[in-house]
Amino acid sequence: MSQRTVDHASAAILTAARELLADGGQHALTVRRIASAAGGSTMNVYSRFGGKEGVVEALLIEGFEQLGAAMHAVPTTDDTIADLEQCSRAYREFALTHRTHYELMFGRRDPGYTKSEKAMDPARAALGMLAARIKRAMDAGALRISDPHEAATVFWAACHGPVSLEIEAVGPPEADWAGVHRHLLAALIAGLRTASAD
Amino acid sequence: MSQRTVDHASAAILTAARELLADGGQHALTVRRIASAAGGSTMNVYSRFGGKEGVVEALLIEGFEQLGAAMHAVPTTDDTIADLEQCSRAYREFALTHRTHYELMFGRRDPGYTKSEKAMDPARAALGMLAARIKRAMDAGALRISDPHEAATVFWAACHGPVSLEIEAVGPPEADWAGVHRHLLAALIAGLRTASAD
DNA sequence: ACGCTGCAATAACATTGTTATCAATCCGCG
DNA sequence: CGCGGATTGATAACAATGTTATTGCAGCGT
Repeated sequence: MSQRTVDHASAAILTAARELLADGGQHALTVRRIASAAGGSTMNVYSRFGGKEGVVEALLIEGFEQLGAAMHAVPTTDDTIADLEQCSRAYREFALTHRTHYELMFGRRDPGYTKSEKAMDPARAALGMLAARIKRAMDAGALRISDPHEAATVFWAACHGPVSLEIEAVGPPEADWAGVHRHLLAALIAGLRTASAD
Repeated sequence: MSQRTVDHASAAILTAARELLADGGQHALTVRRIASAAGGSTMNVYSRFGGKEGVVEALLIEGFEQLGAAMHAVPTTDDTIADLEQCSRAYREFALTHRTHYELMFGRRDPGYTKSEKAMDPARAALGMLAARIKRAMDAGALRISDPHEAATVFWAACHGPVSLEIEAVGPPEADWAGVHRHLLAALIAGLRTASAD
């Protein structure tokens, strides 16, 4: 039973942390609250995750996996450009649906905590999937040929820019962020069609 | 002397906070450290700035003013498009030169701290200046006519996207972020030239 | 059955933001 | 010129945080 109990306790901690983050934002993620919500004690968090950062990293991995899955769920059709637009919409929708999670993934976590390589793996996978879709569009003649991986990074940055400003509430609140997102993506795709990338 | 002392003490606190932020990042900004570096005691921070958030807000205002000034310093020439590209380069340069400051401005500050309106004024001013430059390009026929203010927001988001990913170290570190920045801006401008914004 | 091992819960510690207490200093007025 | 009140700044106290140490308890082997 010990093994199942370990798994169960870890899962409880993780779901507690997930809910805490979703409900109260990043600053509600305290070790004591996580442990108490999970029904255990603070030591559980340290023995199983090595501290708060371990839990955060697990949530990070979850987040990037979900983000990748959301874009992966977009059906692949003959209209490769429309597929990309759908991906950008899925990106924005994920970010707005999981605002606090997105903040955790892309905002600064205070200490000198450098994201581990393992946490970046799902992010890389999502980027690779975007690159594949972009390559498809290039092969189909819908986009000008260039490095798909770099184009995917540009695509990601184009999605992240408006979403980040919207979530961090930097710009004027009355801004039409959906419109900004749409316009930037439209301009990017138009640019990728015609302009040289270099 | 009291008035001059007040000003001097406030300035000392601010410069101490500025250096602490620049050197040690956001988590080095503690009230005790600020006060001690400023030569006073913690109460100074509270009597003069109302707490840590007051200092942070002052730094925020400074940051947005500097960012606006950096883009404002770009000379206005006949090549309106090149001017915009220079602005985007100034944006990126400011962000990379003042990484921790940029994080503070655009990352999440943990508590429920909502940026005050006053802190957003310089940001709005910088946005307005961008809009004016974009309108100039539209009037000169270099860009397709659309709402300059919204186009400026899109421009800002296009600058923020790559810079934010680079600073937060989300993507692969080996990515050519300068290239990504350049490509996104080039594509955006190409899109603004030809594509309809809607 | 007894002792050992390992895990978990409680308590302790350092550091943070914040507030309260207290002393000193400075200004106004007699 | 001297003294009282108010303001200001420094020290100390408080709550909350991440982390570590200590303690107790359960289970298992011999």
